[in-house]
Amino acid sequence: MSNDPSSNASNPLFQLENQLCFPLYALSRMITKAYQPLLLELDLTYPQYLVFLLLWEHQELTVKELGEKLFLDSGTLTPLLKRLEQKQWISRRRDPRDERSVIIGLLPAGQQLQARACQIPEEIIAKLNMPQADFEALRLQLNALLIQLA
Amino acid sequence: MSNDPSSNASNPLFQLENQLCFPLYALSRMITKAYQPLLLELDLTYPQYLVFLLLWEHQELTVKELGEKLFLDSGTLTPLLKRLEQKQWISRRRDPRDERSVIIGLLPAGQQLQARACQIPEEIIAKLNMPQADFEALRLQLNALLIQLA
DNA sequence: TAATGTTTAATTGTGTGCAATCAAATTGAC
DNA sequence: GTCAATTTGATTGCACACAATTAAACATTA
Repeated sequence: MSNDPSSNASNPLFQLENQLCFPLYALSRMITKAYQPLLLELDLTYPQYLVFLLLWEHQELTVKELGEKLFLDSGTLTPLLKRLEQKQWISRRRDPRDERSVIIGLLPAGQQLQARACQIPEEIIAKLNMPQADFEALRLQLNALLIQLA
Repeated sequence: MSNDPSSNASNPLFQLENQLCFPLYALSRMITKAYQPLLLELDLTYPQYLVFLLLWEHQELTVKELGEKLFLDSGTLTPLLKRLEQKQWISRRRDPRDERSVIIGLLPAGQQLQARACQIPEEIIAKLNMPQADFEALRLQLNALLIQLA
């Protein structure tokens, strides 16, 4: 009854499994959820964790640089960074050489978070339980696509 | 100066490019953004579009079934579905045989949306500009991982 | 049938994402 | 130097996501 031949319901391109976007969307949320219990111990959300990965590596970055690396704009980053500033984990100050820029720096408490976070990557890999080769192959493909589309 | 040997900043597992989660997270948002201008013409968001993909195929689904297929809970779906109901695109009614369930059905305007949406899959593939073989390979890998983790 | 437990949506609260707009600072052409 | 254009963050408003709680309906079992 529901198979009206004039409808595109049976168009295979319309089925979730045949799209690239849906598994990407669903997997992204599932993996973020896999991080959640580990990050809860650090009182961090997943996007906040990404900001710290960058700050632990670079010590200081402007909002613009964070946005470029994470593909996020200031409408997302500003409130997120203000929450981290309130916890005294990061500092926010204008660049004296260009007052339009805001430099984000690590405060001691934020620096110390790293010690507690350092096991997370291994724990996630263990949790996902993927063969190392599959993990690597997928990672390379996704990174290549990311760079191509960026 | 920033290379304190006691820090894990140089731990390669801590770098964005070496993680699986980050490209997944960034790609998911980038591809959703690629849909946005196409969906704007239909006055749909990306998650709303996913709901319609399922409804066009199945005509009727409960909130629970939608949630299982999309990996979303009622806290996300209920307000989304109420917005679609307000536009008279879908109907929401209790299942008389089990009053706990809410059945989501297509209204005529929602059914007709499909005609305008049917070119979207092809347009997205064209927009992403990926070789068909790469697209297929990645799709299969992501779906396999999704099923494994679900 | 009465008590208990389970299933299902809805609600509430917090935190992203992102488009659109605004405002301040800087840069460039003249 | 001055005006216009550009850069950069901040703000606002809307729509997810999701944890946690609540409430109603159903199922089970004594």
